[in-house]
Amino acid sequence: MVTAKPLSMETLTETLKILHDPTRLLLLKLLAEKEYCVCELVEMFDISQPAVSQHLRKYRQAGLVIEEKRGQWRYYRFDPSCSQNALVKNVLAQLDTQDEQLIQLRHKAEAITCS
Amino acid sequence: MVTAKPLSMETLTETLKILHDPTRLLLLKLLAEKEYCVCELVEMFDISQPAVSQHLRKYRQAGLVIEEKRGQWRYYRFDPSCSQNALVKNVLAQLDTQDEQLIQLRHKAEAITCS
DNA sequence: GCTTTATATAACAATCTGCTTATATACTGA
DNA sequence: TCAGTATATAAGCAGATTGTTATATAAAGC
Repeated sequence: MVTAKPLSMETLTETLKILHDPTRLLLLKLLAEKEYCVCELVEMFDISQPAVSQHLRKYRQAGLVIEEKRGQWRYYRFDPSCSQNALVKNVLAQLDTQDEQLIQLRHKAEAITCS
Repeated sequence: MVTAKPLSMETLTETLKILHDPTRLLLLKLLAEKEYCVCELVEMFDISQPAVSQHLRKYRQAGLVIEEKRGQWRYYRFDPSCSQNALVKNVLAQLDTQDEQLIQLRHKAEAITCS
């Protein structure tokens, strides 16, 4: 994989800080695959709605995700045009795509429709 | 860069947790370039000797560095055979090799000889 | 306008992190 | 064997992190 423009120490460490949380890393792996509505994520993860919202806020503030409001729902997805794209892609690529937790989460997602 | 065997969620998040600290990231970038003696690192960084020692311990426990005792000194270097090698290399590659802080640290190192 | 649903923010508690100082350990050379 | 140097570990503290519950905001539909 080709490395993009180097990141500043600050951007790099800030991004790593955001990625190091297990819940948040799973979240981003999913958001890099397809977009999800907040209410879907809340149902998929075993944490409260505010907790999900706060994780998403961190990603938003770091410029890693795109938020799109549609009706009363908000959809999030990874933003491949962010400056940290190469880093994030590399990090996510280290994870086993067939990781048990990931499979379970994707499976849970299938059973959910934001009403 | 070819991606190696995938890492477990735990190994990946533990490794990211270790890398996210600015001091520690600089430290590893240096240790990936060449080996350093602890006393050199203590002189180079503006933190106490125990602080350096504790950072190195984290890397040791994560299996990221090799420690070699020679006389009364201990030398550390990055271990390219560690399971996280691909991840670490990718992360370090995001950093500007000509980063001001890095240049200064390398420069400081030249002026030091562990007596 | 009121109620319901979706989401964000605020306030707070528990835990974790990274530093410091103090102390222990270990090697070296007189 | 003792003093000096190099390094590790322990204890403690301040600030950061991540969850919780409570509350605010905003859109949708009656």
